[in-house]
Amino acid sequence: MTKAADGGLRHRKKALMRQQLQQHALRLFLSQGYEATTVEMIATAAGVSHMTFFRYFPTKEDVVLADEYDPVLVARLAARPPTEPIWEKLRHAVLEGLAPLPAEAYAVLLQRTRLIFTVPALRARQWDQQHATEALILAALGYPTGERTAWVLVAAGLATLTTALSIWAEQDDVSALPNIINTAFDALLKGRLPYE
Amino acid sequence: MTKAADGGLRHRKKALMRQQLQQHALRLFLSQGYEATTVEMIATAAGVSHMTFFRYFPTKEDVVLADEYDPVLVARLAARPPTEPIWEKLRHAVLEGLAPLPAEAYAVLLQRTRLIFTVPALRARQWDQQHATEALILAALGYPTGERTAWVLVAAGLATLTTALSIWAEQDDVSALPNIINTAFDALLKGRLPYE
DNA sequence: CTCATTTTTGTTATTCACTAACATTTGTTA
DNA sequence: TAACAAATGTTAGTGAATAACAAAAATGAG
Repeated sequence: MTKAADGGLRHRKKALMRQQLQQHALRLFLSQGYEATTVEMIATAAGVSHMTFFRYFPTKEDVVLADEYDPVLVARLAARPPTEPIWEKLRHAVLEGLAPLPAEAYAVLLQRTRLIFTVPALRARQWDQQHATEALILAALGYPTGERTAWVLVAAGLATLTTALSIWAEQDDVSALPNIINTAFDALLKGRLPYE
Repeated sequence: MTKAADGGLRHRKKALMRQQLQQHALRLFLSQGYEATTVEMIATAAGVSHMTFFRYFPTKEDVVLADEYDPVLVARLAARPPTEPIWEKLRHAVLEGLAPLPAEAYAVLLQRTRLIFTVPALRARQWDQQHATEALILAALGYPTGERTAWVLVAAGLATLTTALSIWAEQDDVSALPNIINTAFDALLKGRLPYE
């Protein structure tokens, strides 16, 4: 039987290669621009052929967009008190997921976020990914897919979150993200501009 | 002086060609699928070369996504009573823009909407376009770009609208759109799931 | 350790979206 | 009808993505 546990050499090499590709890609994108960097260049920088690149990432975009935050968010959401309103669940789940990150991670995340919001191809794919998470979140909250009211609320909540990210990307305080998120959700809850 | 008014033969031919390209594209996409249809095929069907296609539409996606609804929406938004809350302005501006459309237009719009939500490349670009309209809407409402509270509210409102479109695309009543939009905005205004 | 098996990688060729340069046709104006 | 401007065709090229097959590396068994 062929069953190399997680510690197998193969597994380690794969994880390493994936990381290498991502790091070289990000470095090249930031220094020369996204379009000016070909997949060939990234692969060569990582010491492999372009085919290997595409075996790790289905598209050039995915090398930037691949992230591991969704499962964390889902777990946190499910752990929130059931009576809490959706938007509060979302707000706090995100903040809780962000809190344990080391300061350095924020800097990288900000760089990545700026890149994504700057490059049209990345931006478009990012929106699409985000809407794909809607289904995940609805499931995590225990709503059947198709529950329209909950769907609308989750979509609005996610839009708020993205707007917060967008605002974060446009200013220079790396540590401002939690505050921005809170302000954004406060605005959503008031929701009555111009009056009141 | 070269000044062929709107009625010039050139203008008419250009408008016609644009329409031809869009119609053939939509027809081919619906019958054979989006990816299975090449730009070459569309161009040939319209009796031109692929270069001409790209002179009318910058990308293959744009031949589906190009629409003329944004200016209408902006005009309606600006005409709403200033004291009305943002989400109500948005809801009614959209409904007013939709009302004068002939029944046939709805059928076409539904087809197009389904295509967009089905094809990943179109979906992604659509989200991106939508977020681009945020700026337009903010301007139409008289908020300076960067007004964060209004930004959040507009983003949430647009997300609601898109969710309504998504729901519309997944059912079979062509005439249900206004009702779905109303229900979606009602949900947004309640915004307090699970309790209250 | 060695050999057969499985997984991963490289090579090569191909498709398709999209761009650039230049020649050609077609509408417009005098 | 001649001169000009705008739209189109032709051709060649780049780069992302896929497919098919050959080569190399890791794994497990004996």
